[in-house]
Amino acid sequence: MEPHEPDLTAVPVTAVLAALADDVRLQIVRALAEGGEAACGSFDFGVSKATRSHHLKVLREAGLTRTRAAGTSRLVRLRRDELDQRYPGLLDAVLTPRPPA
Amino acid sequence: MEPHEPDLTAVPVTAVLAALADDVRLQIVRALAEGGEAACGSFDFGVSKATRSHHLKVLREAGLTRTRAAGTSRLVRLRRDELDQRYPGLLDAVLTPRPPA
DNA sequence: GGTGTTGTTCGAGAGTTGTCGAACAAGGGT
DNA sequence: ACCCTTGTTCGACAACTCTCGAACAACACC
Repeated sequence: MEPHEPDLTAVPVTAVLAALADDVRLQIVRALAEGGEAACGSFDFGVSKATRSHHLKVLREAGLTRTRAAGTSRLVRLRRDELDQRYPGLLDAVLTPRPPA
Repeated sequence: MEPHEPDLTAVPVTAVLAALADDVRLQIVRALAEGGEAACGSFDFGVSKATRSHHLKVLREAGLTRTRAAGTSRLVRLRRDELDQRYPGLLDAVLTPRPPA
């Protein structure tokens, strides 16, 4: 079961947007944008590990993250450079905290 | 049944992203970004008028568009300025045509 | 008033998605 | 070898979404 990390040119923009259009996944992406590489287990946002694994898979298959094994853990990181190159401004616009008013 | 066009501060970013994460809706938004105000009926992207009406409702309720009546038609326009202010770079990133490679 | 155009709303159906617990797989430690 | 930790995968279930045709509403025009 290889990671299946697609080339960004092969991912439709709607798939990228759909991947970001979920609260849990957006929190994961925010954490990755701030903290760099992180283990899957470090994202405890009130969902089970099965659900977390599901969300990380969605992010990976939408081209947003890369995953590599490290012992019993898996380290996930954001494909920031590639994304900024293909969708300049998107991550910034989405990750910047919004003033509530 | 008033239009229900929310204040942008009341719409979670995930709702905006979800609204954009559909092919038909993205085509509508692209058309609006290029052509300015347009009647609902001008968006013929191979879906029935019921489906079109549904998508326009999703866009409106996500804060992406405003609608006003004009005779028997309804004119739709993109809330470009507001969106650019709250999510700078988002629309540009999403609407710019992507090189396939 | 009647007719036609333009949209919306109402089910309904098929498909997708988010969530979970349980079972499984792969490593590390003792 | 054994166990514990870390993740993935497998159903399953509820909720949502996209789609449609049909019925309805609003307006213009003859």
